[in-house]
Amino acid sequence: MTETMAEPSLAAISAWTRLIRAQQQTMNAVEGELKQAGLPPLSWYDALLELSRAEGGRLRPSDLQERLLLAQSNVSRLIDRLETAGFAERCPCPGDARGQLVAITGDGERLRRQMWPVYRAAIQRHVADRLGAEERATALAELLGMLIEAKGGDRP
Amino acid sequence: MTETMAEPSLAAISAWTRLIRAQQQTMNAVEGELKQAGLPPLSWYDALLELSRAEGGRLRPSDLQERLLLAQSNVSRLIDRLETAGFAERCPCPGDARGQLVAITGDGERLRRQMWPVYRAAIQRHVADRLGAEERATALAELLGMLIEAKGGDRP
DNA sequence: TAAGATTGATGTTTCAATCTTT
DNA sequence: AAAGATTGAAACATCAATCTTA
Repeated sequence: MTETMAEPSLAAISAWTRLIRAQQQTMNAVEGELKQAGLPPLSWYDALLELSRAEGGRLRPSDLQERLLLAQSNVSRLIDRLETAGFAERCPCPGDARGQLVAITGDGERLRRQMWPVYRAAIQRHVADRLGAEERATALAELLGMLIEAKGGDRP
Repeated sequence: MTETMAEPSLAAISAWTRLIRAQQQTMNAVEGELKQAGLPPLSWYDALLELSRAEGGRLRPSDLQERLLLAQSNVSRLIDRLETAGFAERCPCPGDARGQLVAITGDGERLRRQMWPVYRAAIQRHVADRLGAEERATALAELLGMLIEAKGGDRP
């Protein structure tokens, strides 16, 4: 008995290639606007937001890792950079001496708030405006949701 | 007169975050399957495909750059790697001695053909299967198209 | 001077190995 | 041994400077 494997339709292939390209282009555009405003990259914002939302403004690296979908070593080095820049700091973790706690600093929170308007405007320009009617954004979000392994929320 | 800038709706923000996440997850999954099959990364496939489709199997680096949406230096180094691995080669460009021509080799074409079934199966598994009905793939491709600055086709 | 392309320096990501505590 | 986290080395990306020919 031969195993047969369905082939992706042209529509599926088109969805795939456009997913890659749309992400590439919008990401480049948004990162470009941040840079042009003299602000750090989106990955910093993402990390700062997760810390900011967390209880007490602190998370363990492994929790940050889950939320950001980054490799462990990657998170470790992102924290390094944030810490060097003064936007986060590591503290010992009470109750589990293996672990660390990463806390957002006052400067970190200020930076996050400063980045958001620029980020928001970029989303408006490169996503919302292009899609036009809001129903299309809703439909797109719905379809993209089907590609995602259930995880976390939707806040930018 | 104050300039007002529309804010992105929740739907638009959700579309944005899911675009990033869906790309990240499907890309990781697809790259993972290639690696697991002992094959090189998708960027190699992309370049080999463009060369393969081109007249005479050859393109100038700047044309490759346009099609792949990569930075110039990035393309230059991708060609380096392909050339080192024997899948492409540089030759002088007749008629414009500043330029180069990059040609896919026999091994390069064989590699491309070997990668496609693995790549195709990954698209099926991580995109087509998840979307289910083909109309959804069509709808997704349509919406993503609105985010893309008109460029090139849809072949993977 | 501008176009086509490469290179050096620097920063980031990735992989495997390591270190510490449970 | 396994969990939490970091580190060294190598691959890759990015930015500005460079080189060559048009």
